[in-house]
Amino acid sequence: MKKTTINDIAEEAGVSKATVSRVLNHEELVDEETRNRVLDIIRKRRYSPSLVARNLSNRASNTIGIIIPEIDNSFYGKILRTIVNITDAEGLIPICFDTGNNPEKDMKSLRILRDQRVGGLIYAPSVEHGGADAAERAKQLLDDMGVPAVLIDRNVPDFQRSGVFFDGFDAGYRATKILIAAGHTDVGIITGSLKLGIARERLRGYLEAHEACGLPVRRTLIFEGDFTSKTAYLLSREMLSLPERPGAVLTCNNDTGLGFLQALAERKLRTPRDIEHIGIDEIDVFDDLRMRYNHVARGRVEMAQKAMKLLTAQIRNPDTRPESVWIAPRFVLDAHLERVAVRRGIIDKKQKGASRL
Amino acid sequence: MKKTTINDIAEEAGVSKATVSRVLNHEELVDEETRNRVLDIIRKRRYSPSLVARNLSNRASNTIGIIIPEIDNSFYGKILRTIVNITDAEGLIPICFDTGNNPEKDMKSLRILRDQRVGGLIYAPSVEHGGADAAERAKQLLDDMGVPAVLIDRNVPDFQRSGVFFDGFDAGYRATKILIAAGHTDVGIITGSLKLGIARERLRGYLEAHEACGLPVRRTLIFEGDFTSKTAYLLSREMLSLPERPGAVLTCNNDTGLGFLQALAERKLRTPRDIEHIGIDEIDVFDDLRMRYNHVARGRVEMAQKAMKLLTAQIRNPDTRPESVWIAPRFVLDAHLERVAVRRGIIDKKQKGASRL
DNA sequence: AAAGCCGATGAAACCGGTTTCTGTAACCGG
DNA sequence: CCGGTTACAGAAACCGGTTTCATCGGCTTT
Repeated sequence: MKKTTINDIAEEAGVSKATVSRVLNHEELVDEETRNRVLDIIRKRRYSPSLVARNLSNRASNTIGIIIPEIDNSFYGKILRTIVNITDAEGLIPICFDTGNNPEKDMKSLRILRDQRVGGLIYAPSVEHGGADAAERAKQLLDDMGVPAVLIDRNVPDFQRSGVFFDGFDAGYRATKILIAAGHTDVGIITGSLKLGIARERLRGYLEAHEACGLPVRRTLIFEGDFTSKTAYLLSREMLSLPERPGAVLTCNNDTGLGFLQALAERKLRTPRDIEHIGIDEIDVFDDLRMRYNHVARGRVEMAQKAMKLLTAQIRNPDTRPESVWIAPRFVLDAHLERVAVRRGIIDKKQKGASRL
Repeated sequence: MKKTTINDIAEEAGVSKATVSRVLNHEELVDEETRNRVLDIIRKRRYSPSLVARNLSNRASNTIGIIIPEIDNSFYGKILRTIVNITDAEGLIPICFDTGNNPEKDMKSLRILRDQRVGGLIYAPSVEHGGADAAERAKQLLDDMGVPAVLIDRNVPDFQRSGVFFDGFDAGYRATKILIAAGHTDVGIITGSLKLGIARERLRGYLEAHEACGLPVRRTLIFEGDFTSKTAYLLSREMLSLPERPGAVLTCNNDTGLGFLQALAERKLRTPRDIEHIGIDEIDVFDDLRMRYNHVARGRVEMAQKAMKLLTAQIRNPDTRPESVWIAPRFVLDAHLERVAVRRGIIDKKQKGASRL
């Protein structure tokens, strides 16, 4: 059961394959009668040309690669879905990989995409985990590929590539300021692994907010986690059983927030009654459940759209200069915190709002 | 900045491209000295052959297509991630599409995968929505492709393809029986769109459980939704304000469960105190939060693994006969319901257990 | 009527690989 | 010294397309 090829069509129509090709690509160049004869046969045989052969011949590529750490994390899931929908509309074909935050899989995925000769790449690197060496190898591969690439969510400064990032510093800074403005002098934080730039940024925001408010930082309230709910849960337990437990807590991503909430429930504590809390990242279920969840939305859809915009621009014009974009945090807060934040000028009305992105 | 090709290597090494190809694929056929010379140049130039050209030449395909309805739904997200990880290990390259439950996108995706000449396909059809006509066109395309395809999660009987499905009838049947066994004569149900086979199956289980228990079905307690949380929420509100509201409710997928819980919270009702509830599908956050959620797990990872197993078997041996597999429901219940269910022999110890799949 | 042009088509080269077929030189046994 | 292997490598065909270039018949143009 071999696939029909352009030769089969040409033969049956009694023309050369050049003519069939022309019917397919430049129909105006072929006589109407011939064209119809060929088209009839194409329809009859249900012929459809191979994109693989076509791409080879055109030295073009209609595929793009997507490398993300965890497809089933709602943050990346949303990003992936958005990207896939856009590629579709752009006539691009998405090939996607999941690294599980393992830098070796970064390499492996990049190699495959290089061999597959994708025309572009959207990439949320986990190579930072592996240290400078892994990052260097990834950069090397990226350069070898010689195709446009747009980083998303996670920055690797040396890469000198376009990127779309969340402004984690600003998020950490203002979230902390809001908590302080709400009267807390003891704000705890559960971060991700500080090997990751995005985790460091958010922590830096937290630290500088203290400084800006003239408040000393309490080192004992800083817990370095790894962005998983399990670790966050364990750290939160620890934090909540401190002799002087914090009056407010900032968690630095969705899973960390969940771990914290679990520890809270275990201790039969409630927020905001017993402890104030702001999380970074939206958590979709809470939305579905219409549950209040003070958080900083990261604009996932916006990030994905912007990334694709940068990528397609670079694909169309390879000379486009790399450009980095930072997506501003959007604060989704309960009435009390929102009032405080707006009054103190930490956020203005535009930046709040729960519209789900 | 053109990519290095096999010709460049051949030229620089002073050999023919046939020799370079042999170095790459059958190194034993080329003299050690020549081989090393070629290999050195390959390394120096960082050459890596084009899989596209290679596939064309071998009339092979190293890609597989994946079509699912909603990447960012945790059910499909998990499935996709599992599949992507397996393809990776198998040396296959995954191309994935999101249909958003729109049959037109089913068609579009299938056409692209056909043109891309994928070597296989994992497919969760949304064409049932579009009626027999859409299903017929999809089947046609699938046949045209002439490659192995494995349906997942959603069955379209006419397709005569391999498939891995959840035993929704059994889930509905036993879940309902458990609720009845717990003493409820008034079990409500919120289904998905009954245009979908999987929704009908689950409802059928509900109905037959009543019959098996000699209990009349109360038509007013059957609410046809569409598997979205929004609709489920609205229906649940309606259900909860019935003069004689049900003592127990079965919801038929994850989002439906969420919608129900939202309505419950709005009415300040709690489960199981005020109303008993079993949902079909796991909801990951509840797991993260260590929150009790009586549900029927669908074994997402198991489904994906099995699907890939069937697919790779068919790819390796195209004569493999289509085979359909039904994954058994796994009940994750609170102590009370579990005791009831086990005592009545509705589930046995093996089928319970909260191990997260 | 010769020159020039145009529209329609086929032949052939090409994309970047793999593989078959062929040729050559070295090696073997008799 | 000869016929037969064998090891190695190049030429050429092929995969399924696109595109350049050449050909040819018919139609203007002068």
